Amino acid sequence: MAEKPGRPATIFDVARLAGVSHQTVSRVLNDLPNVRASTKQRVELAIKQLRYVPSPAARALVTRRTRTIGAIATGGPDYGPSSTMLGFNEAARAQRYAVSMANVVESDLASVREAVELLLRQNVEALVLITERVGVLDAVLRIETGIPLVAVDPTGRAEHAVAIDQYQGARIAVEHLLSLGHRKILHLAGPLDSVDAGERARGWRDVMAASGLAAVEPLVGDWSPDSGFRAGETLSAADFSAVFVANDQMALGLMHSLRAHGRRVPDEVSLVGFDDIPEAAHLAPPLTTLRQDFATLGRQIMDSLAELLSGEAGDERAPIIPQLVVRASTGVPTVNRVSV
Amino acid sequence: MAEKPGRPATIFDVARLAGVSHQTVSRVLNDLPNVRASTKQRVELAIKQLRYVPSPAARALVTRRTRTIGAIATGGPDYGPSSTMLGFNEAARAQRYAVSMANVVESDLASVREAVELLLRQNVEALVLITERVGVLDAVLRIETGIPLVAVDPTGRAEHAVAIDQYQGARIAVEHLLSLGHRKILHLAGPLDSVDAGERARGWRDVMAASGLAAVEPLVGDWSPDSGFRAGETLSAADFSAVFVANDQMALGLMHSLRAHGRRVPDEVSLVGFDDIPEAAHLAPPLTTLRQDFATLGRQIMDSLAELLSGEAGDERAPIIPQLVVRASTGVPTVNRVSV
DNA sequence: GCGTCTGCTGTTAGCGCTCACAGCCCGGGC
DNA sequence: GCCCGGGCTGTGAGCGCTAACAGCAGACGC
Repeated sequence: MAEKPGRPATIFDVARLAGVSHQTVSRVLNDLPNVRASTKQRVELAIKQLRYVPSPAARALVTRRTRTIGAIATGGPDYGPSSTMLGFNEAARAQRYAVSMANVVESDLASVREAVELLLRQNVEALVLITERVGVLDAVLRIETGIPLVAVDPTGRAEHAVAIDQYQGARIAVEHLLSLGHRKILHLAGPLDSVDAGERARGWRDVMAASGLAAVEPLVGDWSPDSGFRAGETLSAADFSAVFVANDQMALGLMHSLRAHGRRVPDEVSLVGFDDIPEAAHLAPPLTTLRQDFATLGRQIMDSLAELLSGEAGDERAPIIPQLVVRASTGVPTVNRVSV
Repeated sequence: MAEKPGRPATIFDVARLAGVSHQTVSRVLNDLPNVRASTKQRVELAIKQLRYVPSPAARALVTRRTRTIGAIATGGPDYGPSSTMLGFNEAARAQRYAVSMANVVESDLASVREAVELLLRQNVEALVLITERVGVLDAVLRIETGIPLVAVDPTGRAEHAVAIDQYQGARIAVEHLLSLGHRKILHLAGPLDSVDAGERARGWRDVMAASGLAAVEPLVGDWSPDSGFRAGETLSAADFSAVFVANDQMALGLMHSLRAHGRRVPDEVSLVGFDDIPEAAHLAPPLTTLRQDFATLGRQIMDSLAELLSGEAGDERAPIIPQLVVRASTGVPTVNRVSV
């Protein structure tokens, strides 16, 4: 209760109350050796009594370390990036790092650059970049920040990257369709400037080519259900038995369009999505898709960062492989069934 | 190019290069008056040449202002909270405030308290709380932080709150069903510890009571599509013609269950959701729901905070009213149609 | 006995800024 | 001539901490 109402206690106030020098208090604060147990106790008591909180500013000023990480994310509140950010944030907090967030919705390059600068002005010790946009990724990689950067990047552009193996996920999706007997497999891709979309399209193309199948130019959406619906509208009478859709939301929109045109899923058209959003299991029909472990991805970001900041070895982290979740939107193609 | 590779430039380096005192540099940095235009120019040139960035730590040490806001969010990557956080983050950045994020997934009280303390240790100037959990809200409100707190809170618990009017939204939803002729209207509520869920249930109950209709005990879910599905399974043969579902995801799960039991929407059962998630327009059938303007909510948080921090008057902010979006999941009840 | 080492504690000097205040110069009033 | 005031600039102190080093015991070896 010996509280001065004036202003927050400093290390000197604690020292006086505990009857030691401020340096001894500092030693207790930083858990340094060479402090007698009884002294330590007295100091800790004084700290509690005065409700002393060390000043991060003073500390940062002398140590030149802010223990803060700047996290940049682009785009809206989508399931994937949000989950990744959450996972990272929790991991960072567990290691007592503060996270300064800069979420750029309109991810034009100027805004992104500005966000980076704002973070640098805060003297963050490292940067995390969660974006799927090629342009943003390349732009941030080009900036000379002088601090470590870890990016979510399945393409290997970034020096320090973590990733979910989008390419492999796409292969698994298409191979699933192939194994059911599908041969005419379309692809509804994500936006052209998305690294994830690019990798998924590449996976689809490669599997098709390896199977000697023609891969017609993929349709392109923007991840939104609306764009999936619109893509479906252009498809009307096209000849295909399955579509590998680059994400669940577009698959939902496409489903909607197919339904509107009387093409039944999976009886006439099989659909595979990507992400396994919480909604996927309850669509009509429940969607076969690839689950991505975003939480682990987020944690990996922090792990990778911790290695960089401590200057440790840092073994390469293998990309996370998405997991196929088979539900009711995929089945044996009609032609096969008819030919029995 | 006159760059010392050693360590970052300080205000004294700039002063020397510009041929002025460090104080004049400080004046330029802070845009204070009484600096000759030509002097200012020289200083600015020196700043650019040395790539000088002022130290936030040194600044914070003497001004006692960190220009940082701590933002606490609880729960997973749901559409609503994520959007709100995004809106807030952009607004804060626009006012040159840094945002230190603490996202607590497992929102037990101990973790939340810990998150608050971590932020306080960073000397944030204010706190933002984005949670729907009664327990978390109450717990944080009780903590003596000594700094302003703005919470998302439609119940009026928090002294400084912004909100979407959940109660009013629920009334609009139920009134929509009433106007179509429904009388037996169930409610599938969100979790019991959710302020939003409570307000929505209250709105439903009040409208039912005002219309002299019996409001049977609502079903309770946890916002997830899965819980909506499970709720549907318990409903099998119950007597009702419409359900007001407390969010879109549960509505989706419920839809799934109804479909599985051959009860058609909207022919036999009308459904109204809440949120207007991007998926809502493409469900089978497209979902009637209430749209919430989360982006504006996020901006309001920052506006409210700015007032508090500047000590301005700060007029009360009226809660945002959700907007009814009528789609195909609601229609005239069967009995009425049959009775023609 | 002395020197030395080890465990603990204190003293001093900054870290890079802003604040308060002390100048300086020049124009204008008397 | 003088003084006064306002625009501009510089000087010194200090924010609250850590790093480096200095000191001061007591234990121990010889």
